[in-house]
Amino acid sequence: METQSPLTIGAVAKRAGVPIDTIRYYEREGLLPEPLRRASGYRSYGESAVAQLRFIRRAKELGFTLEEIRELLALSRDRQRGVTAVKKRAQQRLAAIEARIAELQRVRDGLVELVASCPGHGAPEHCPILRALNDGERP
Amino acid sequence: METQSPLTIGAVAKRAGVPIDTIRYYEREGLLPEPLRRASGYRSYGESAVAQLRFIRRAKELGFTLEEIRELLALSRDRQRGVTAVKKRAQQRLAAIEARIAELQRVRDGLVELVASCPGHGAPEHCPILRALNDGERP
DNA sequence: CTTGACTCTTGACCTGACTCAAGGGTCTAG
DNA sequence: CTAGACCCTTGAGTCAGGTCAAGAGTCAAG
Repeated sequence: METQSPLTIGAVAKRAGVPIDTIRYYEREGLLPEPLRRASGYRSYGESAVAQLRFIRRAKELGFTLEEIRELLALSRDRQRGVTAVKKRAQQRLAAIEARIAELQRVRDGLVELVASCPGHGAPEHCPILRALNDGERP
Repeated sequence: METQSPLTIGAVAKRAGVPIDTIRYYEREGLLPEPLRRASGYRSYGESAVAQLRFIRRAKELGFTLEEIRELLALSRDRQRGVTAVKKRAQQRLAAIEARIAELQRVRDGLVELVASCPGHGAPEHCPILRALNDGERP
């Protein structure tokens, strides 16, 4: 473990793969702690800020909202109930994703059927896609 | 087929299961034709408006955006290329949905693995969920 | 010292699909 | 005729998650 030299916001942004404005936005939104400041007012970060931003990025990829991520970060600092609660949140997220997948599969099946039943030519009135959307009513 | 008595916007809203404000919004956005007006300025609709709103509702359930629905409605009025183009759009929508499902399944698999590997207790540093999110970095 | 890259704050703007408020006119049952 | 439900327009606000611009100050290389 070496001493970590302080980083500017630009350096953090580059390392974490996140735009500068987004970092300041996360700070405003309470997802990142307020960093130290140089005499000039420049933000001064350590490596942990980069780690935290990567945490946020990964959690976003897993479909967590910023609100949920804020909570995960808080939980990860709670030595008592942290792990239990984090696991529970992950399970909830998993259930939500599985529900979303099931919903999309229903939609997909509906579309597959429609596409299969449409010859792709002829009058609009005979197009099963348009008929299904209109459900027996002609505009 | 009986004569259709004119409907107020409220009656149309009730029949189509859509809020009044949304109907006016769709009109502004070009998804619904401008209706006739009574002398008082009240909008006066026929049954076709209800049908068109149901069309929009179904298409939205299939994941089409309002922009895409606007196009579908235009295509459904085109007797030449209408059906072919509509089928093509439906196929594109299908492909997009399948891509989204695949993406969500990747995410799901990632979460399943994390949840399975977490004992649900112990120190945050040993929680595989937090560790995976942090990816080897401690905040 | 200068130049150009970087950073600061405040506050406005963006997307998509609505949703609501204010201030007014209209319609209909009793 | 009146009360209450309905309708009109315009314009603003909502949500999430940023993104950008203006105007000013700072830092590092040459």
